[in-house]
Amino acid sequence: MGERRAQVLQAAIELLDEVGLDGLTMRLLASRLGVRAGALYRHYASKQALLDAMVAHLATPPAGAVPSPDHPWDERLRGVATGLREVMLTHRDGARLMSTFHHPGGEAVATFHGLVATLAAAGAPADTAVVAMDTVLAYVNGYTIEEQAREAVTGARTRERRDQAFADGLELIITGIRESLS
Amino acid sequence: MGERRAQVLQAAIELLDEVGLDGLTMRLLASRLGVRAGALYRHYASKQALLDAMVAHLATPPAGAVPSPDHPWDERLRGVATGLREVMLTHRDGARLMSTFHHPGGEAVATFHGLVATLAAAGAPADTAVVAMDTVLAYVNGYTIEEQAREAVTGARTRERRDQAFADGLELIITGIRESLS
DNA sequence: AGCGCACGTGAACAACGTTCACGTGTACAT
DNA sequence: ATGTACACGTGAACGTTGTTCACGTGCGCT
Repeated sequence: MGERRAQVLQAAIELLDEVGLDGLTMRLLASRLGVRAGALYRHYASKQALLDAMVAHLATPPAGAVPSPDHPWDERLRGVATGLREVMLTHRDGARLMSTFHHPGGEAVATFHGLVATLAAAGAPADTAVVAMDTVLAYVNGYTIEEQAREAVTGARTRERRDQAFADGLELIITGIRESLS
Repeated sequence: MGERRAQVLQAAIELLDEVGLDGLTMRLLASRLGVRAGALYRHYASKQALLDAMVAHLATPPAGAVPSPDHPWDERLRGVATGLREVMLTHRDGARLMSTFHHPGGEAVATFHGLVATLAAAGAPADTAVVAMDTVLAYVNGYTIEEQAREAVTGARTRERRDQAFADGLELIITGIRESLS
């Protein structure tokens, strides 16, 4: 049933990478599908709903990427953080798209709780673990949003340098967390 | 000369607090000033230019608030971080407004370099100081954007709890920085 | 009196999201 | 074969947005 629906979603994501979030208009998306704008509303009740679906689709696939099992907590934290940034960077305006909505999907909530549990097992009080996770996530979001906002204006720093700067800041936070476990 | 210009800016800021960033339309702003929409373009070349001016005006006034002189670096960092968050929170959609543009004004650059210098004086290698500042700023931006995004949907946590969570995360980062100074 | 300038009007334009009455075609049950 | 249901699409419209432009108006200066 929802086959056309999936095609619309995929076309929307491709179009996002081509024209950016501001250029993503219902009429343009429709013409890409060989269709008039009104037809899209058979599949998504509003543009907002379409964007939500895009967020959900882009945010879910980190299935096997994150080292989940018994790796040490800091390694897992690094995996989650870089993975999240990766997801945002692989699509144009990805950070803006994600941050605008953010009623977190079930998958994300699960990994969040998993991380908190791992931190607690490593000897953190429950509330410290939550603070640590929130801090890391805020850092990743803030860093990536700014990164992509600059990217649109000027291609200042190379990707390698940005990766390094991101990793350095993340390490700073991890050090702080480690110190708080004593 | 730019007297009317200043009135337009102030009216825009007031209107932002009333109707939010999405509700801030040129026609509504004009009617608030007893004028038609076209007249606004005598003072600002575009809505984008108006928004830029709002960002500049809201971001500059942290004049005497930050403890600049010879306080220890961690205290100054706390001052800058909480001050920045404060600026964003005192206006509706403040974080979204700031993060969308962010070609940093001269004032902000100055305090940034001042902080980096203080960190360096406290025994940090130059690049470590820059990383520390970037990390803190990314954290503040990320935290506040998410905070205000949630606020629009549901008034979950009280202001006190959010202040506490923000301070806890900040302290985590400061601990990490302190540890890197050895 | 006359020039200039700051300011505002009003009507229009293109583009946007969205709606709605109306057509298709295909598939399935009778 | 006929009829009915449904998924899908049309085309025209509506209201709202940012923006432009030819044209007024009034105040201050010389």
